[in-house]
Amino acid sequence: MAKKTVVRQSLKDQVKSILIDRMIDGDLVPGDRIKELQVAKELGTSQAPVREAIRCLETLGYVEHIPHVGAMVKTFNRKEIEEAYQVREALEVHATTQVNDKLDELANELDIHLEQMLLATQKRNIRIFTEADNQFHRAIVAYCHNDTLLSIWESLKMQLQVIATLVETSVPLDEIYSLHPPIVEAFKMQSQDRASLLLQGHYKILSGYWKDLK
Amino acid sequence: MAKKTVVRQSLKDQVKSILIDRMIDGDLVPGDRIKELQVAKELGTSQAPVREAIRCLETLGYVEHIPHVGAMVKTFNRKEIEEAYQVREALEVHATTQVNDKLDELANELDIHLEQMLLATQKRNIRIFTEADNQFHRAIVAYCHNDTLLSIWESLKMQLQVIATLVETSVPLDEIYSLHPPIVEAFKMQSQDRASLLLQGHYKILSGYWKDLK
DNA sequence: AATTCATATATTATCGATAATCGAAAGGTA
DNA sequence: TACCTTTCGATTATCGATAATATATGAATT
Repeated sequence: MAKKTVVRQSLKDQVKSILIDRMIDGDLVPGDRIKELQVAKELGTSQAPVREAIRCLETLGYVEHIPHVGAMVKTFNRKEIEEAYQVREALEVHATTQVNDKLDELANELDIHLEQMLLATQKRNIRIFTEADNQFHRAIVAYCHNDTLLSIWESLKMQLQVIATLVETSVPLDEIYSLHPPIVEAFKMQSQDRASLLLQGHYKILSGYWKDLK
Repeated sequence: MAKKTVVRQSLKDQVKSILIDRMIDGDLVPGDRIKELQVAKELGTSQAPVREAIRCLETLGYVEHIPHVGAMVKTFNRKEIEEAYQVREALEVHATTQVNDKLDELANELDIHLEQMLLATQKRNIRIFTEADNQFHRAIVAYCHNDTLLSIWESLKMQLQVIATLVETSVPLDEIYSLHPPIVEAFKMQSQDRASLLLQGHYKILSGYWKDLK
């Protein structure tokens, strides 16, 4: 029996979802302006809920807002992306060193994501690859059971943008893929230190990719 | 000639500042409700700016908000505080390993904060001590020049709460102080690895304090 | 006594309208 | 032409009022 609940979602939340969907679908791309009254008119609401939704997207880092001027879909520059990856590295390395119990349970989950990544590599499907890659790294973070850490990690998900970046830079998927299996192996050997080092190497190589092309 | 600019701050921002001040001053303590219309009346504005300010404080983690019910000043439980410190550790350790140039410039700045901490220790002034301690750690993060990292670190500032926690647990200031000078020494010796290890030790000891009392 | 239901009250959520502000375009002056 | 000022249109920021919702209160029912 499917658990169905009545739709009781604030207008703000609905507007937010709709705007996010538009970004995912590419109807809203970085640089596009989001005008409060225009969106309100389109969706049949007043300005207030739209305003709140935009403010929310702003704190999520999806849009940029200038007082008295307006909001636009955020464009990440190289520096910001590099910085975000640095933070991801810091968080993931820390998580790796903290995970103590259930190392093989983690390894098993990672194996699943690994498989997805491999499949995506063969199919040259960047979207699926990115998704699997995200889940791989998220699993590591999740397994140290620190909700604060996890939510901060998730706040860095610039997946939307990252997809574009990967495409743009044409980083070879198989090379990225190959960075991951050793990490899983390290976990299987109960060697967090090794896993941690491999993770750092992973990010070092990654950052090498876009250093090259500019 | 003092550079004076006209006060051109949105009502939202003013309300936000006022509410934060109230928290710092202890007029608003964890658990207190914040009612939109009440605050609006007190400050002579309408509901809208207050609402936005509260939403902002919510994303900053200062208040908790339940739909259709209201907002209250957030109460951090032990778990959340421990988690936040874990993240701080991760970020600071990473920053430490990244700082490369101007290691002695950093060390000099740290020395200044060290002095403040020592003074506060002698005067038994927890407030000043906490402030200096924060600046010490902030400096380390700031010196790796990663704005994203820094802003995330700052988002973890639970100073308000931490002061209360320190008082509550009666952690001896001089013991906490003593954890810091070796870190500065390590930086002076150009040894980030050592500094990094000392930092980790610092946090290990800190977490030991509240593990003891519960 | 416990449970359900209806009502009342307090508060947020949303609305429509107005004020404040910004940026671009138009006009004037050297 | 270059620069400064003014005007105007577009958009956000704020307002006051109303609708929607959740919790508390108390009566009715078993």
